[in-house]
Amino acid sequence: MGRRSDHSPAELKGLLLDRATAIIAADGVAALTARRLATQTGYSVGTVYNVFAHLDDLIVQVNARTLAHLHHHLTAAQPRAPDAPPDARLHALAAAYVAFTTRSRHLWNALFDHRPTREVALPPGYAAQIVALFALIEAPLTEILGPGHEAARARAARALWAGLHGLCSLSQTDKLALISPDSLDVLVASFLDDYLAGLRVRAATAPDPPTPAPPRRGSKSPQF
Amino acid sequence: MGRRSDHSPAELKGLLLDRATAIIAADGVAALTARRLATQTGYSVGTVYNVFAHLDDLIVQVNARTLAHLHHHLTAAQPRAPDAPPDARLHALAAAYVAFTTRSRHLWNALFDHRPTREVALPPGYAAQIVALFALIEAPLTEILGPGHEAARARAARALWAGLHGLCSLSQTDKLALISPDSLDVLVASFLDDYLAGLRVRAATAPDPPTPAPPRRGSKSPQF
DNA sequence: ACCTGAACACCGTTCAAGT
DNA sequence: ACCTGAACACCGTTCAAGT
Repeated sequence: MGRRSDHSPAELKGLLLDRATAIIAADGVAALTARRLATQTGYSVGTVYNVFAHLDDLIVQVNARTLAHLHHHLTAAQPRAPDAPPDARLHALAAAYVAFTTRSRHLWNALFDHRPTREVALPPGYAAQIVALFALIEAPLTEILGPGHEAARARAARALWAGLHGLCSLSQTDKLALISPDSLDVLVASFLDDYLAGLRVRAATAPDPPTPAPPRRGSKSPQF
Repeated sequence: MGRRSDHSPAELKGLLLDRATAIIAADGVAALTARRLATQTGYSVGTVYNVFAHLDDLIVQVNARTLAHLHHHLTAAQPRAPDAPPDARLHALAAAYVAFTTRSRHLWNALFDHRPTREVALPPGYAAQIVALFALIEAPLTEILGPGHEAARARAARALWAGLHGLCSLSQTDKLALISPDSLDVLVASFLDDYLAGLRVRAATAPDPPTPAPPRRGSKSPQF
């Protein structure tokens, strides 16, 4: 029956993304169906495919939003004192991450459940959002390891990220044989303490080249 | 047309499990379909449901086999010298685990992809198999931490397991932004070294009750 | 230009009917 | 006793047809 309502293209896309997010948050990514989404938004199946190439495309865009929420959540949980010790900041980040995985369980799972079968074009900024999450961890790590040590810092950030992910993900499906459910926080905190202690020992005993040769050409930061 | 072939019930179940394993190994768990499995085994859809309650039941039983294979693979990779240092044994375990996740990628993913929606009865021994995998990690940890320290050892085993899982799982979907694909081994080895160094430091500085009071009643081991 | 909904090729699961 | 396959209620995706 032609134009069903007065949604602009941008509004329609936002409406569909909002509704899709709500469905995933409520019932998990498996419950997100083109027909269900259409019904709940008052449009038809075809319209979903006018806006998104396929369901994977839709899910990836929901995930991009989730990453933004996660980043915001983690940033907000940082200690307000800018000179808080790095260990405290990392503990705050880890605790906030654990809280996010339990509070937004299904949305968080959607980030990792979906294996890219066909080539799903990641929305612009998706990779940058992941880098931004790593940056939250790397800042305190720089204080712990000192300047330089790029390689060690990069490895540590990945190990911490992966350890957190593994602990949260395995505990969700009881694969850690945890005694009490709330001991996840304890486990995460202890993992963090143990790992950081090891980092300090290893940084002291096997130092990387502490300050690499200063960049020769140009004066711009080579970060990007 | 009645009995289609001369398979005993046990043979039929084995045949279906073998075929299902092959399908998952080749194309991932999403490719495992009741109709496809029926076609490839020469039976009808209904027969699949005579043997398994539902697809989740089938998948869980494939997973139980995968756990057994994983355990065998890890055991075989242990250094032959029984007095090999614990760090070397843990490194061998970790390297074997990484190799398993890449060589049996799809089967390994099936272990974690499936969230238990309804209550899927785990096959007998499933939990025991997970405990057996933990035991492989805990033995060397006991040497590192010394006797006692049950709580610390349990936490360390879970942290190591989760860290390994997280590193392998995130690297599969490029979520670690790894530079070169084979640097996963390097990352895992360095994670292990850092974490173990921290464990030693923390065990020395904040000792648990080193030897808990010996069990009072009975003489049986209280392990189970 | 935008939206619809029938159509196609699939699913998981059930169960009356066959041998 | 074992096996079949039609049937039901769903899927993702496409696209001619409508307004």
